[in-house]
Amino acid sequence: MSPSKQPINYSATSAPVATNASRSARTRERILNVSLHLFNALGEANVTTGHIADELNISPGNLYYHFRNKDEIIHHLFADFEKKIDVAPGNIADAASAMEDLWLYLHLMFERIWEYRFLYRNLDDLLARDSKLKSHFNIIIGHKREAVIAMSHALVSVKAMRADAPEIKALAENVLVVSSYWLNYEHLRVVKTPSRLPGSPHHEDPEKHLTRGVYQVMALIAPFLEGDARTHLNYLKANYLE
Amino acid sequence: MSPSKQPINYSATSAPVATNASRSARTRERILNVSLHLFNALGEANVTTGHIADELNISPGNLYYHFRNKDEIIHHLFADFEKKIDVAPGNIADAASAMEDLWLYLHLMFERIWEYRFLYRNLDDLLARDSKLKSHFNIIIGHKREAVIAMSHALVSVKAMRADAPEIKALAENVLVVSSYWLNYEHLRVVKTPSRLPGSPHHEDPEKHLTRGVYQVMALIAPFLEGDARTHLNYLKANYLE
DNA sequence: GTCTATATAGGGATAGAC
DNA sequence: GTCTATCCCTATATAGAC
Repeated sequence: MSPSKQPINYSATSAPVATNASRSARTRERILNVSLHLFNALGEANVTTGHIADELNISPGNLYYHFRNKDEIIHHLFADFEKKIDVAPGNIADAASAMEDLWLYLHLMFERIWEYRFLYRNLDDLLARDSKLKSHFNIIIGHKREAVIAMSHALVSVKAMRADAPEIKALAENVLVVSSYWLNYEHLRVVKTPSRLPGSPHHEDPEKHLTRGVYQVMALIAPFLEGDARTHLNYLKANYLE
Repeated sequence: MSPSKQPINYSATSAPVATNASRSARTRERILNVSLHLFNALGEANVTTGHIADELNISPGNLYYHFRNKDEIIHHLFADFEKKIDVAPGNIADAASAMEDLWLYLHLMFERIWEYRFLYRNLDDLLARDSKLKSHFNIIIGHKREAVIAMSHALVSVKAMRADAPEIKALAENVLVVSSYWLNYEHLRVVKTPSRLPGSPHHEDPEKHLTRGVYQVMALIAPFLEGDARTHLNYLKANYLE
């Protein structure tokens, strides 16, 4: 609640130069960075422009000099997310390396979602408020769906997977649901730490959540696999069982 | 946006009696009913006590005579949900009837979640705001998890399913994720109807969403099934393919 | 670019008359 | 039980000085 006396350095650049122009650019960046942190930590709806300004020790007026309104901040953060999330998994070579690639790809996706997890926490309100965001998000989802379907068919064609088209379609939807909502689901269980020293960082241990998410998605795919792919996947999964 | 001139009759009782006592009880019920409708339609965060009072053509003061605050309304709705959702699936007899039972059980669950879907739309904020709600929700989830695990082991013991303990555990988590978030996920795609006549009911066609949800959950379970159970499940699924 | 001060609006909630 | 009137608080956003 009370603003930290020694705020965390949210600036992305490590060697700031003190010209006015660069200071402006830095403030703009700092607003985006601290907004992302606060949105993720507290939920976008619970973070006011005042909180953001407080955390940066700047005035609300200054914040509104850099951004017309709160939605514009969200828009910029979403655009960053969209750029980072839009990568496709590699093509299938052999079954074993396909599983390794898939594992790494999923981990990369979960890292991005974690980085912008505030978007997923109340997707519904966020997208309802802004139809542009909604259509962009649907495009992202569409790409992911196609990627899963293409990968599955590729695995089928090299006899690493056995599944017909309807099964693959249903699998793809389930992969998207679990990927999109796993972090939310895990968060339901988290009990809030009762007290925290001002200025101390949040201990969230993200890596654990990400790995569990990857594991759950792999568990969706595993039962359709055959031969080497299945063996190799089980090997990968075994390393991550608690 | 503009309040309907001929509001929908949200009262649960069909033959109201005009005594003061029963009128009070009816108003209380009507507040709960209209709150549920508005929360589901617009999202709890977007519905004010003023909206609720408007829709019922009562004063804000009157609303606050019946409920201390908005959270108390939410609490009552949650309690109703908790009562309705807490049923367990039947025991396993033979493989074929087990699939039928499972299908019906899932449909029942999705009906309840649909009825109180506002709870799931921003679960995170709702549970963060109120730790009592959070612990109750975790109890519900825990029961469901146990039910899925018990059912799976029962299916394994009658040779209708092949899966080891870690697979069953992962399956149970995925069943919960997909069940909890399927309606949210589908809603992401819905394009808002541009205009709606005041007072006209929302056309959401719930049945379609529920059936698709059940289908997706069955698709999670299907690859682990064997013999009659698998055959019968495929038969059930085939009837619901679009 | 940044600040202080302030306008504006909306929502939650209460007091007191009827 | 219900209404009207109102208070209070918080959040967004702007104006104008520095």
